[in-house]
Amino acid sequence: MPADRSLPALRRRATGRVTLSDVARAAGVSTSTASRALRGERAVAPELIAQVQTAAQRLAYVPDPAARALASRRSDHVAVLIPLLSNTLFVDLLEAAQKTLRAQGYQTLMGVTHYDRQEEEQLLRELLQHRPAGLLVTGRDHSPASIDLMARVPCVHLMDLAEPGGAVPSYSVGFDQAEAGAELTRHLLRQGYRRVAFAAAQLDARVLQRMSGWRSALQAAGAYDPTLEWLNPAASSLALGGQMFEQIVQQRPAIDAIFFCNDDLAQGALLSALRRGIRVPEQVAIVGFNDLTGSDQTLPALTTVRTPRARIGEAAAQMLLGLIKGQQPEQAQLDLGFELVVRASA
Amino acid sequence: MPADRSLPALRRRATGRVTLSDVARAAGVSTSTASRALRGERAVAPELIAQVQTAAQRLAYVPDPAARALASRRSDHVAVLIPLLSNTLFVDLLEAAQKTLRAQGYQTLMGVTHYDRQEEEQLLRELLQHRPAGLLVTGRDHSPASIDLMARVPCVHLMDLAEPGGAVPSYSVGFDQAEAGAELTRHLLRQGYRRVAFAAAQLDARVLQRMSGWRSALQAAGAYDPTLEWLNPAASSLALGGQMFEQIVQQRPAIDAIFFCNDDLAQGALLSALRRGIRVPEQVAIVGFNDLTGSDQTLPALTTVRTPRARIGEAAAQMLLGLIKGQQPEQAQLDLGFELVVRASA
DNA sequence: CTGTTAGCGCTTTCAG
DNA sequence: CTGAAAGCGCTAACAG
Repeated sequence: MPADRSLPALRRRATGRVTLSDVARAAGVSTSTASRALRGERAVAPELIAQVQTAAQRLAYVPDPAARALASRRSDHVAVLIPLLSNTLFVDLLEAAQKTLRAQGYQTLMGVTHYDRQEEEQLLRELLQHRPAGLLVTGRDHSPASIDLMARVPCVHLMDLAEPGGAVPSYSVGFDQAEAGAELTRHLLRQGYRRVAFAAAQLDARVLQRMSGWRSALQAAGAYDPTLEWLNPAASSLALGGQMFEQIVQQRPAIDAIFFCNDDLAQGALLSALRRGIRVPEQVAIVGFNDLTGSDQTLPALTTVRTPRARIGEAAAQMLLGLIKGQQPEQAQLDLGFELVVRASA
Repeated sequence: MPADRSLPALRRRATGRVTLSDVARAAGVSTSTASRALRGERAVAPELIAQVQTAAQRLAYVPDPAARALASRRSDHVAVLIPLLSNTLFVDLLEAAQKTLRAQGYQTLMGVTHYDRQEEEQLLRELLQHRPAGLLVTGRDHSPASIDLMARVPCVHLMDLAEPGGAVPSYSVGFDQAEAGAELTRHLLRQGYRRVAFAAAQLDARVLQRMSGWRSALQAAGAYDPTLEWLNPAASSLALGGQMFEQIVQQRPAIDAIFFCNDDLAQGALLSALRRGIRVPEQVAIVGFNDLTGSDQTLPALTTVRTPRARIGEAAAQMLLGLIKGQQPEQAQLDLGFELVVRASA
């Protein structure tokens, strides 16, 4: 039986953890000073800071994020919402953001919306419970409730610059999808292709913007024909690209070029062309979008638009970090541009 | 100027948040009863449970994870460590695990180790600060310190079943990589290919296991030749697959088939073969591993081994969830098998 | 089965 | 510039 029961009335739940007050005691200061010293909050004497830091180091003090979150009503989490994990594009975004955030001591909570406004809203509710310090959201298509929820925390939008309605002022990092689509189309026109089809799947807002770019470029050249649009709401994939290609070729042989809204579709089309002995770009030119992995390896190598996904993820995270600290970003809408990559397929 | 200052001494930090005690008051019970009722902890009268739930609903009560974590010393986080985000394999794992975890109210904290033991250790330290309820870790190659850290929380290993040393008893969900490698090699042998090369990149533990399966199958057939191994420590990619293929073909024309350790390499090789006019499988057969997206679209379609990544992610999450609840899994090592997918390339 | 009462570990007023 | 003390919102002993 235990001999030492000097404090029988005390119900302790001591966890053995080294706490801030341990550090404070060791450094000979109060917990508040220790807290301030450790967080680098100014208004603490330099020597005290040193003492506290030494003590913390010696005791191997590890702050408790839960306690901190509870007391300060702000966690070190940042929620990142993306539509899909099965699209490299979004994974690249996530990876870059996560890396940047982690370097500043923030934990990423990821949410996958599956392009579903309801799911996004639900996710937002769940994630907001954790009182994230900030939010990174893909796109601009949200339910009204989601928009309300997002307004509660510093928030930066990824990919799309302008909001559709232009209502709420907000922050974003991305590039001009419509302009990129137009630029790519103009390249095709310059190469002498006139009958340029647009083939798309998934049909999210960005795809639609690219389409409008394609349309305006063709209209400007007097080459627009509405029957050149091939839209398929299904998820984008290599296989679907192949199918769409075969369909287009079968039904409309009088086509010079096809602008696929995403590289995976274009890659699938290229494979299908190979299989059916259709020569690219001689019989039909093909271009894609995003410059995903493998697009430089296809046969022929794919002409496409390189989009700065990693830089977007990083810059958005950086902007958010600034916002969290209360800084105003230099530009609310950061345009990172894009790059036409001309290879052999068009 | 504010007229009502009845409680000047009280320094409130009221957040406006609906708290558990609001719910308890509304339901006419104590906070502990409310807490128990809401968490479905038994030993609460059914009618009280109903009252509490109604009150919670009416007040739109949202529990605070930070407060809960602080009080219970256990958060609703689960940390998931994967080597890379640039490999579909791991993203599939992550996605499946995350989905399963979220359905049970757990938040996923992801960590990317970049195949680096030090980075994994560091990540583990960071993530463990959050007192995760559990851990999902890819592979079995960890630093001693990491192993210690992992022992502090319920933990399930993904992909690799057995631990190298066989020391610590532990939980895992995966399949037998060596057997899969052997099986694929035997298929090649059955098709009449004798000189079967093994080409690998990345060289992680799993790749090496596949290689040992390849070796033993060849040895059993008396067809093993150590000069048939082509190892490249670089990261796996389509482009690298192409390069390796060209190298192999150039230096060792007397080869019947090549077993690439991963589909992306094999896909690159196929493209390269196409480019150089080398017929597959007539001149050289090619097989890959994992059945990644696109492998059914290549020319010719790729023969490979389908690995149950999504099921692994899900089952591992499920096992972890059980462990967290204190349940003992039926099997500590869950083997989910694999499937030979014979297509046209071999 | 239910309520009381201490905390969990930290930040933040408020005074000094 | 520093310290005391009051919580943040919840769970967990303990006693009834």
